Amino acid sequence: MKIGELASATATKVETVRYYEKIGLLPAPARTSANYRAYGHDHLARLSFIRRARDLGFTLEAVRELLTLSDDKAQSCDAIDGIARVHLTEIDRKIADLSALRGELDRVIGSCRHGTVADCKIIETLAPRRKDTA
Amino acid sequence: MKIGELASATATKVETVRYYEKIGLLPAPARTSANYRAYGHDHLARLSFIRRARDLGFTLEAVRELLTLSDDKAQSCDAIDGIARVHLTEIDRKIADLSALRGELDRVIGSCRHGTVADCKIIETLAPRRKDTA
DNA sequence: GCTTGACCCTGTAGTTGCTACAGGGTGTAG
DNA sequence: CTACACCCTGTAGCAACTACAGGGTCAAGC
Repeated sequence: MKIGELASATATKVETVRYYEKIGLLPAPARTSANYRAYGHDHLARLSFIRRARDLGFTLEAVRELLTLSDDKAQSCDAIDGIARVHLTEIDRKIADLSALRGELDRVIGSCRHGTVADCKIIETLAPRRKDTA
Repeated sequence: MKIGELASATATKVETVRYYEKIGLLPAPARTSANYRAYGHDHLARLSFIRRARDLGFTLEAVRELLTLSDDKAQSCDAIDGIARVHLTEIDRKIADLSALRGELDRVIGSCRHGTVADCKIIETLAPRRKDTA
């Protein structure tokens, strides 16, 4: 299959497929006589894997590691489990951070009295300590 | 004050301060005879504002807009409120996305039976449809 | 048989928000 | 006077793509 077909089969942009090849995540495929990339099942499977992992928020480095690990079928699954768990912890931290931030922003917005900018509580909250300019 | 003092007063790195100047977020200050940047109260206030807004997750573009709006003291506060509300909506969306992703990842991890990679449910989940290679 | 348009190629530069040098100059304390 | 901390400019790097520019290829339709 050509790059465009592979791309649309995996909801990826053509440029991204080439990018994955450039960084060594997707092996370079054979070429047609017209120098077009010709992909097979393996490429489709591997790119599907990459995209799914990316959708789950794994970094490209993590994906690379998962791919390496998944190639050694006899090895224990624990390393893979470990990567996934570390990632889960990171997601939990991000959610916590965003929730805290949301609360604070909500408080800031709640203070808006819809007057002029001079009285704007949002601006005041963002720029504390304006008195020392006087 | 010198750039290092301004930076430590706002928990910013020196390079970041220069970066803000380069992109026009922080006005270029006067220089000493040794060509050192010399900052005053206004710079400190403005940089504090920028950092606080950044901490709340506003993009630099949003910060730029907030700064412009906050300069016109007679204007209505509603535009500022609007930017903050749009940002809040974005944060809510991110939290929802991350939570969905967390659930899915948790499910994937829960399927791990700690066997070999060949039987790994995590890898299987990530790479669906392996049967068509047979 | 020739044009049109969709696709493919390479290579480079842009995005966001910094951060990290390299390769210099300045100021001050001992 | 010699360290050393600080300052300067300019450029390149990070993640993970995305978007060109400037070409080549191929199938369909007239």
